[in-house]
Amino acid sequence: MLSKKTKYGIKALVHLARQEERTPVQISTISKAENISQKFLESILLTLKKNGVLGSKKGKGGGYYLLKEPKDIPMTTVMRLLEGPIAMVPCVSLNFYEKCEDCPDEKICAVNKLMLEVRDNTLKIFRNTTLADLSN
Amino acid sequence: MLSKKTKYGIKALVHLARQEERTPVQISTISKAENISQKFLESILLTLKKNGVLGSKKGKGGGYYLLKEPKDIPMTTVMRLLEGPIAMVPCVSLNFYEKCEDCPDEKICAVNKLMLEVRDNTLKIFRNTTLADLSN
DNA sequence: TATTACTCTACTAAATCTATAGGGTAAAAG
DNA sequence: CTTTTACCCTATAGATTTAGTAGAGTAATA
Repeated sequence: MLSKKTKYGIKALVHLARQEERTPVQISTISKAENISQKFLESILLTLKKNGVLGSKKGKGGGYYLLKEPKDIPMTTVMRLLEGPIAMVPCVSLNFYEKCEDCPDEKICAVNKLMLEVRDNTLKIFRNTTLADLSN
Repeated sequence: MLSKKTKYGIKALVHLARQEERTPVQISTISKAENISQKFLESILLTLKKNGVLGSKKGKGGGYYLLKEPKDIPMTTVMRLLEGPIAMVPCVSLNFYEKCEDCPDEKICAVNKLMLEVRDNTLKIFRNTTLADLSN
């Protein structure tokens, strides 16, 4: 299941990408437009900012804005920041690899085999889909 | 994340598929071989039985066995029974569809668009992968 | 200098996961 | 008829995650 955090994050990013100009947009504006709890959205935008996806401006006329062009923001970045690993099992994760305790040998493991294929395909989609693709 | 329930279920099914003969295998045997808590495994095999994947035999020489050939058991069946929806979001689920409360129009929704593509790809893999494929 | 908006910490209510523990019942084989 | 094993049910519980809420603090801009 996709968490609401990620869902809201994507919606907010798309909202920003759909802006004509790259002027800052207030949290409250996005929150109302996308039906997201303002405080929750605040924490989401903050992690996106800390990780170089968004910039922010304080004071009057402040808000959040994209730091890169939508076409240069792949969904892998967004998913990893908000949702965490893309793989369904840690033993097939690229960025969050962990060995299974219960599994004697990954090369023989059926679950590993299956989930590796799923990860490869999902990763391909996230890599090839940018914020620009979702904003049309 | 894949739940342990599903993970254990797949491992147990593969264990059964790898048997030379289709004679019943005891829960305790599978539990030991695959490092799975016996009671937990019991409940997993029970749901697989209730849904037509496994058969069981009581008493001495009893246990669980596959009701179909491994090549006739696609992973879609197993995933849906144990893990639930294959889609990451209910609004793109085939078997567990639900409308999002916060979303005014699915056709415009970026999350919907992205997750629909992911679901299509994942589904294709699960449909084309059978228990036989995992048992080699 | 007042307003607006971002920053940060802490807390919480509810749900889900992953079991564990233990009871009893039913069927099949020897 | 006795043993074995599956079936079925309830209750408990620690850990983690989710989806927020509350409130105080800080910084920039008009």
